[in-house]
Amino acid sequence: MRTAKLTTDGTITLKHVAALAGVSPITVSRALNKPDTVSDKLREKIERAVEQLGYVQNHVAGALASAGSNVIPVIVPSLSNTVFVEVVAGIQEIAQKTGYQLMLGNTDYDLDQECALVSTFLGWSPPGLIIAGMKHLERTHTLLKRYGKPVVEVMEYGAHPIDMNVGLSHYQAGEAMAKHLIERGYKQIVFVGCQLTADYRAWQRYKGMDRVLAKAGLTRRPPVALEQTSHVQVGGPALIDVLATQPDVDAIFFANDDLAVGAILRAQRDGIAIPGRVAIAGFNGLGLAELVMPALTTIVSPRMEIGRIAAQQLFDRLASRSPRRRRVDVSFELIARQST
Amino acid sequence: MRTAKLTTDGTITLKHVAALAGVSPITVSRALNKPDTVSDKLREKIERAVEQLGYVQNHVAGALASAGSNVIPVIVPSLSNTVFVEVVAGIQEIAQKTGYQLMLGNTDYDLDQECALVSTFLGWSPPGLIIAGMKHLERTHTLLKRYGKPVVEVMEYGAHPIDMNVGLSHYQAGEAMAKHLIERGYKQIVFVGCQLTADYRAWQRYKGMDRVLAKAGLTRRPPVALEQTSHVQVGGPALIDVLATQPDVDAIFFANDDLAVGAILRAQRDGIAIPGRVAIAGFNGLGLAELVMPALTTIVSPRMEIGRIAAQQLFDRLASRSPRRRRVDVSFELIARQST
DNA sequence: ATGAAAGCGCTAACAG
DNA sequence: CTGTTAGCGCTTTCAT
Repeated sequence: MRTAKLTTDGTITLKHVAALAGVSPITVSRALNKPDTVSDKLREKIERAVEQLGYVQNHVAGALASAGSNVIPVIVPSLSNTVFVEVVAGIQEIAQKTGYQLMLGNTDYDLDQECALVSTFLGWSPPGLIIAGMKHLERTHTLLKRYGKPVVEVMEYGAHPIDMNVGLSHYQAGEAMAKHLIERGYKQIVFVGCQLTADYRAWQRYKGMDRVLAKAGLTRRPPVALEQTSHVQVGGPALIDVLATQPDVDAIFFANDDLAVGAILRAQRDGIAIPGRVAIAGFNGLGLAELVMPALTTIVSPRMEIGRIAAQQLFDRLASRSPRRRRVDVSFELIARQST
Repeated sequence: MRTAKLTTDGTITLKHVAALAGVSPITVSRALNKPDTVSDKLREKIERAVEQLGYVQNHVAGALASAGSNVIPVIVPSLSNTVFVEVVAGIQEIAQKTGYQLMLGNTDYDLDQECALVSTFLGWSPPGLIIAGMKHLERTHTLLKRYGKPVVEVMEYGAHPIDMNVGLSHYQAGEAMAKHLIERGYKQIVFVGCQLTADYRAWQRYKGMDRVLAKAGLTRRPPVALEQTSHVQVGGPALIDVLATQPDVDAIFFANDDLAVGAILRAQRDGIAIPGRVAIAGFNGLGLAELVMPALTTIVSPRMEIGRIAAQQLFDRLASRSPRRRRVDVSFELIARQST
């Protein structure tokens, strides 16, 4: 009732502003959207009218009439994982500065859900879209291709982006860590991660590691794939479990720093020598990694930077400046500390 | 050029689907939005047409015609702070399940920015809105009131919500921690936080603590307000600094667990006895808090739950079920561990 | 620099 | 259960 009344007669539209200012609606529209195309006198009058009526622009109508909005969908697989949040934060930073809004979608690592989200989001006539990952359903691909506007795939760096791509090679990251561990003399290396089927980037790191192990002629162990969602709490029990079931293991490459930090903290508590009894490595480069004892060897990925670059690429294209490069490998840095 | 072409003639609309299915556009609309109001036969035919043409609903047009969208704006002061992200995740969980989309805004702890965001977001005719905090500009208040649809203010629990409110009293949380510290015999207690002017909830915790200190006749110290953004990295240096400049301090109440964990990790490294030399307490109840040594005394706030409840309240109202309560105090739990 | 007319794609309201 | 008519509030032409 109340809402109905509001939308029926309470709403203040361009017309009302126009009437009060004594101009035509289109002039008000211009004054609001392209201020310099309207004379100072009228603009001031209009601004006063807007203020007086408390007019709020209806972006829905605007988007329909101009067949485009300033809302950028951002699709990520999870919000419980810091990593994606940081990417979103990076995008946000640039987007908000440039006057764009973000619409947030969460796939829960489910490609069908992802496809549904893409479809819904495209219905909002966004000027572009940012999506985590390069592995999508065929249908998602088709939707995005046909859509024909800038799309940035982030997190991974891969060969055949739909449009633009900003990320790093997780496969190479895995290789790098394996090489590092081998250099330090470890021979019985195992990969531990959570939900490895869904989190295929972690899987890629495993594969990278596995390849190096194979080439070096070292024991190739199947990855330890935990069912739970990745949490700092999970690392400790995982460490204990690996040590019990595979006592000959001398190094663990955890899928991420949360797990690795959890393991180190537990080792400390239980008096397990790191790296004496077993070496521990992580991935991400969280701030925490350098604070624990021993400090954690890890691979730093520039998450927020990925977000910033992705957004920048997108906006460059929207401003019809062509982006620097269609594909950006932000790379990574292995930081060797005391835990290995 | 390419995009222009796409939007000019490449776009597939309801009409096209209707034509192909041999029905009127409104029937297609109904088949898509209220499937049970259309006969099975037609619905199937329509679905096939949709599939065949790869039709994507235009939500902008839908929202304009029906004067309402299913996009819920969520406004938070920061994305770098886990706490808000968890609330957003909670909201997301419920929203996505219910078929709503989130539009994310970040105020950077700036009330003017907040007002601008509210104004923009209202232009998208959202059915409701969720915003962190209860401290807004007068103008923001007016906008939200006049808007007349469900609004949920989250994080704090306060006396005069615009509409609905889900959160906890940070003042009481501060009191609780002060009482705990006093009970354990600490007498020289100081509060340490980052950006205390912007993060007024942390300030409220300080005030709560200060009040209890005053009542107990203990030394009241000004809070240590650090300039940097709150990070686990900041905790260590802060600890060292406090110990150097206020050597008589015997307990530190950090504004959050990140800082407190950073301090504990540093203490461990430097051989500072916790709680022997100084006791340390935090706020939030991060998973990490129980893993460090000594385990951290902290106050657990149900962040994700706040998000879930807020979303639930909102959707209850949208379904014209009136929400259970207009104001929900989710409360908090003090967990005393070894660090105090 | 300003205005008039037309329509974006969809759905509310009513009719059948 | 299905269709017709009208219009959401704005912006895009195209004039002036």
